[in-house]
Amino acid sequence: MRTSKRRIIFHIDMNSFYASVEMANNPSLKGKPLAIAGNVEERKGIVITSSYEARAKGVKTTMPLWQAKRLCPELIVKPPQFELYRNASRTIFELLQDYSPLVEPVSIDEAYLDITTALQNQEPPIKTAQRLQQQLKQKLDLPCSIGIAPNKFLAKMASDMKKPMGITVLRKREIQQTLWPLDVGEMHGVGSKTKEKLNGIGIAAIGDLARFDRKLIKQKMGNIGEKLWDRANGIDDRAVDPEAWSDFKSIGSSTTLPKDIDTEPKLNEVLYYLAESVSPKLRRKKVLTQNVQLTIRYGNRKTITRSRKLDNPIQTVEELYTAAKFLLIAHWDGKPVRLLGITAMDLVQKKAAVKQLDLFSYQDDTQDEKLYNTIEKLKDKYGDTVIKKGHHEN
DNA sequence: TCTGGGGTCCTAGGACCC
DNA sequence: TCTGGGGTCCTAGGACCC
Repeated sequence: MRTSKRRIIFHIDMNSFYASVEMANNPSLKGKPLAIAGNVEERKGIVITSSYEARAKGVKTTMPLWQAKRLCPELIVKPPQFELYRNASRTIFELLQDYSPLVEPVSIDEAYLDITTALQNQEPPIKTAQRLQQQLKQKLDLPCSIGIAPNKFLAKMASDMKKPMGITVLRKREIQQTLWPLDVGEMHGVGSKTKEKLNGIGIAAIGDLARFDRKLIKQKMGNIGEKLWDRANGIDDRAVDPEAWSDFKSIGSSTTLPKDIDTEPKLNEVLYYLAESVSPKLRRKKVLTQNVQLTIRYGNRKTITRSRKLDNPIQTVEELYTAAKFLLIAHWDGKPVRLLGITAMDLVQKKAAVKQLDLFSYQDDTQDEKLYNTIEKLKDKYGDTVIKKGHHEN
């Protein structure tokens, strides 16, 4: 759905969400430097989120914990409690529904809200935003920033401008003043690689991009360049889509191992554990997968993905494990592994899947045969030993 | 002393078909 | 004699976001 009608879009961004939820849950943490981080002993000790008090000392997301503690020795560190955050998130989105049915959650702590029609000129948008912000603070004890703009991109940029507990209105006629002076790397959608590229053609600020020749930027940067040019000029007609959240594309699970592993039986154990994690997620969402992807990150951090389309949709632990194991046998080069992951892609609704299963069940043999042929080829390539290791548990 | 885990979207090349 | 072009599917990788 596209619209040329003038719209009023909110972007709601919860401030340091995980840390704030912890504080709401345990008020004695308030006002203290707090970091949510994984286990150092298991090499997962990096900062996931930190409170503003910690940020003031230079603590940043993805920073190794030892580094964070060096910057902020009094840092309080808590392991993540994702159930807690998910519950808070659910409550927030429910509350947003009261303001407009057009709520599009974009992550656990962020949402777009189209309040164009919901507002009906009853009150100025900024008043609505203030009510919303106050309600989230009072009911859940959680701070947020809100951006108000005529489209998603500008609303997103606006919510970033005042933190925590800010409300920012960004009108299109104001972008030269407020948006264009910002570094182009601040743009949503511009990461380090794109920033480098843009800098390389003389674009440093968002305004430089906005004033660049549109044809030329397409020539130099491809489609992404054109899209960014539009955004920089305040053009973005993407609709707020409440359904976007429900049609997810993939479900996965991965883990960085406490130590690098270089034996196949141990890797298989990890795969089984991952399959046990992915399978219930599929079941809960009532979907099956027709394409399983294995992720291997080696000790040197080189990461590869290998996937295979399946003839029949699958869901159980054993099925996922088997599919992942074959991918491992086929593609693991024997070097130490740092991380393993299984991702279920090409998801199909269970109802549709059952129909397909009936239709194609005769292909069961074909699939087994294909796997058998793969193994034979691998034997030719690597000899017997690699293959035998893969069957240790049979 | 480094760098998690959950995702989305886009691109590009090769296979295959007409 | 030796050469086409379009479309779709599949796989792998990269960039980005929270």
